[in-house]
Amino acid sequence: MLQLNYIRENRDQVIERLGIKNFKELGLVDEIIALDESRRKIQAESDAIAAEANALAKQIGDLMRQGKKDEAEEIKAKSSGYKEQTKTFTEKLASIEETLLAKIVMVPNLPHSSVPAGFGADDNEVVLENGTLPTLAEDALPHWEIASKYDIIDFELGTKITGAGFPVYKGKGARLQRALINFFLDQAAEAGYDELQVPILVNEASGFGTGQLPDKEGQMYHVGVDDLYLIPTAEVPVTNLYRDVIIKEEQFPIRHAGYTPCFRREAGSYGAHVRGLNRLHQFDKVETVQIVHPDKSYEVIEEMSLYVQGLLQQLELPYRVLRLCGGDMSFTASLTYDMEVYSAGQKRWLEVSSVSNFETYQANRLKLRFKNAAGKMQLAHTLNGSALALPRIVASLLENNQTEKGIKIPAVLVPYTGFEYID
RNA sequence: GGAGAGCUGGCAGAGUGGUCGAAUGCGGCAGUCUUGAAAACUGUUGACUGUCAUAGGUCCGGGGGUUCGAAUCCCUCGCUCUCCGCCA
Repeated sequence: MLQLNYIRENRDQVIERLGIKNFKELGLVDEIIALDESRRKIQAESDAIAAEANALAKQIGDLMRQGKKDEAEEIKAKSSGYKEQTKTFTEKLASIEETLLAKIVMVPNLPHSSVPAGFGADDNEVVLENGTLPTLAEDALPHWEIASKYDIIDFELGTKITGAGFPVYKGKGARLQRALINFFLDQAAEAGYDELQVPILVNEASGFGTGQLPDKEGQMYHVGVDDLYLIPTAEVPVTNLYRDVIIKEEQFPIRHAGYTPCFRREAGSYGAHVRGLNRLHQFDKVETVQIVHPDKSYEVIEEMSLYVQGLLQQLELPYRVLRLCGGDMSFTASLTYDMEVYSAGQKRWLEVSSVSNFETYQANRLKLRFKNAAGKMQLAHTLNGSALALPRIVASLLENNQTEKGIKIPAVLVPYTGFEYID
């Protein structure tokens, strides 16, 4: 969430920036400022009462110790009224703070100055394209047909045991999954990311910390009996490791990578664009997370983008990098690069990675801070990027690498798969 | 799942109604000594809120209660540990 004092001191700029994100409820900004003002006013009154009550209680204590019981009783009578007053103020404050929090969490992060205006996918800016688009034979197939031709992914079987969007990987298909996970983790380690293995169920506080709650409640699977959520991305458990943490400035940059399955309800998705591996309820992903000094986060997002591009180059996949427009960005990000690979069977670009800078938006919820050079507490910046999500990588590998001998595995993966062709 | 014990500052750990935001030790920071370092010694060292700055307020796992006054008493929830049971 945004910082209150920033909103207070930069009202006009906040409204202008939110406009880039096509945020409709701009009235919230003034509501928040007004609530904050009344909160502070009531807090001041409440504090004054508390100060008086404290002073009297102290006097009573002193008198009791001196054995002046009568005088103490006299003051006691005077101070009994404070209780009610304090209670009233406490309730009033709690209610204002609750409203204020409810409203401020509805305000998305402000987009960075480089973010183009726009409403959706068509308005995203193509930053660069790399690799040549493959030209396939006339009888080239989309990946879901390849998957059943070689019997490597079974969508029907997944539907039988769980439901749509939960595929079963078989034989070389399963092996390819494991190869990709290991390749991505090894690459991350080589690039200096500390590997973590984290829980894939998280509590409500963690969902709030990274911004999934309350905003995207309906997108997560919820385990009711224990009130836990299945993670939609490793970003949630990994970033929340640093919830309520004060780090030392010399710990920067903190770099983590982790593999987890990810679970998304994807309520409302349908149609050809979600066929096969294009959109799943459960998928595998290696995620990278960085916690950095605020001065460095925009350098780091470029570095993370280059890292992801390096993976795609090694996999020999044609890709492009998009700078998301205001309307297409997530709630919590201030700048996002999406990496898309070209999948020749479907003749479509598929998003395989999203690299974002959240500036202090998550850190403020997480209370993730550091003591700066001047000795003052300051919020850190958080970033993350998929490196990479498997299903669409698999889709494009299958589609782009169709040959007469079968599906050709990129050279970097062969040591991991143990085979050169899916046939 | 059953029984018991506990949750205090970065860490360890005292504190069972007022003088407690909290002893002491360790750690951190600054200094003295030293060519430098270590050791020793001295000083210093929580967060949030609030103010132009002071002042003030809040925080001893979370929430509620008793009291003029709660780290301390009561209720409740959560978590941790020990023992038993179960178990990959």
